[in-house]
Amino acid sequence: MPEIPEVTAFGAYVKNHCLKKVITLVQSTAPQLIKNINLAAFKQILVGDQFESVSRLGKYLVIDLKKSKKKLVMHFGLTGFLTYLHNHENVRYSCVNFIFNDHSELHYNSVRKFGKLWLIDSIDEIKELKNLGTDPLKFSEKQFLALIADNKPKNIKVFLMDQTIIAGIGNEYSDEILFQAGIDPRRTINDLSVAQKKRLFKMMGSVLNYAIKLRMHNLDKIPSGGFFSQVDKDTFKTSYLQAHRHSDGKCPHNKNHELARIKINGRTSYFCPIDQR
DNA sequence: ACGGATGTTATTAA
DNA sequence: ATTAATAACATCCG
Repeated sequence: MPEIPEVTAFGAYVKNHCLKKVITLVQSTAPQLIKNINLAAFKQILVGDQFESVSRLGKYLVIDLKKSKKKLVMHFGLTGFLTYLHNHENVRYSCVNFIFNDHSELHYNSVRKFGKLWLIDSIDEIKELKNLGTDPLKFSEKQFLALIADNKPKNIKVFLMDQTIIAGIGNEYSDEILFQAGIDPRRTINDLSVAQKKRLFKMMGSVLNYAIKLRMHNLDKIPSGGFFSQVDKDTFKTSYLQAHRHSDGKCPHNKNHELARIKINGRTSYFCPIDQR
């Protein structure tokens, strides 16, 4: 699920714990996740180097390295997350482990191993990064309306999740944004009124900012066996769809409204057929 | 036991 | 030219 709020939190987590420490060892039990370089070269560049700064591009985390001036890029796929430890322990689902000179460690973990890592000189080396759309938190309403003004029958949920248009929104947050905006996920962009588009823009910002606040507040509660979803029930307001995205889920606005579950673009989508039109 | 799962891409179809 | 549908990637969970 790592979308903008989660990747933002992962970035802050790395910043809090890992900057300026010298990497002494890199281990990997799943080197196939490292995409543009072999494991030996990956290790050779990283060992002796330091994480200098951290930023986020869409769902990608970018870590600038001090000595080599290269960038360590991480994408978390479906199930990726990070764990920082002060001493060595076995970490379930660990794929790549960065060990620092104070014996602390940063693990990149993934259950289903759909994530990717790169070590590059420039983001232009990764096609998906180069083609990334605008960050939804940096949009002005005017820019958003211009993008969505397109007179195409493109599905609205597919639009929100299209990384080349808007960078960083995935299945869960697109459902949440559409729910908060009261828009049926089966609608197409040419079919929405200007008022609906404006509401969508507003909710996109407020949903993401609210989720970022929650994630940042729970940085060190990243569960060792999974990731954020395990704490979602307790952290998200019940007026959010997030806590109700399961079979038998009820609309947070009205318990008599059963949530519908359909596939859009191959992805499971939950919505309230009564409140979302 | 088998279907489904939070992401992305390539391929094929419409 | 565009959009939609499907499979593939690897693995765990209910």
